[in-house]
Amino acid sequence: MRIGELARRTGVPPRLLRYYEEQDLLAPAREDNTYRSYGEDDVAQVARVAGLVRAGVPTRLVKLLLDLEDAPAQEVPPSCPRTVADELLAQLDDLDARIACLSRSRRTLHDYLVRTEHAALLLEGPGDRTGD
DNA sequence: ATTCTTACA
DNA sequence: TGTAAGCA
Repeated sequence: MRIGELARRTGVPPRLLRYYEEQDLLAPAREDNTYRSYGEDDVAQVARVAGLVRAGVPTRLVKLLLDLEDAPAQEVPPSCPRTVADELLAQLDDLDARIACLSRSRRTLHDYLVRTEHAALLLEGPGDRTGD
C-alpha cells in the first residue's frame, strides 16, 4: 500500500509517516515510480511507534526499542559503551517515573468508575486495541 | 488525484 | 508539524 492508505489506516498523517522514516523507524520499499510501498506489517509497526510517541517516549528510544524487539535472534553479544549504558539507565529511571505517574492516575480513574453506576463497563474490553 | 522532495515558519 | 512549490 502507499502512504495515503497507511495514513488512513493508522490515523498518522503522511507528513509524520515520512518523518518516522527519516528517523529510521520505518523502511518502506519503493515502487518503480519512487512511491513508498508499505507492507501489512507496517500498519502494526506504525501503531507501535505512534503509541510509544504518544506515551512520551523519545523517538530516539523508540528506535532502540524497535530494533531490539525486531531482532530477538540476537543472542550473541549484548554490549555497548559505558556512556550509552549510563544514558539507558537514565531513560530506565525516566520510564519508571512515568509509569508510576500514569499508574497512579489510571488507578484513580479506575477506582472512581468502579464506585459509579457504570462499574460494569470496566468488565468489557477498553476501547481501541490498536497497538499501544 | 496522489505522491515526491526540499524548505521555511 | 503544517504548508507550499514544482514534478512525475
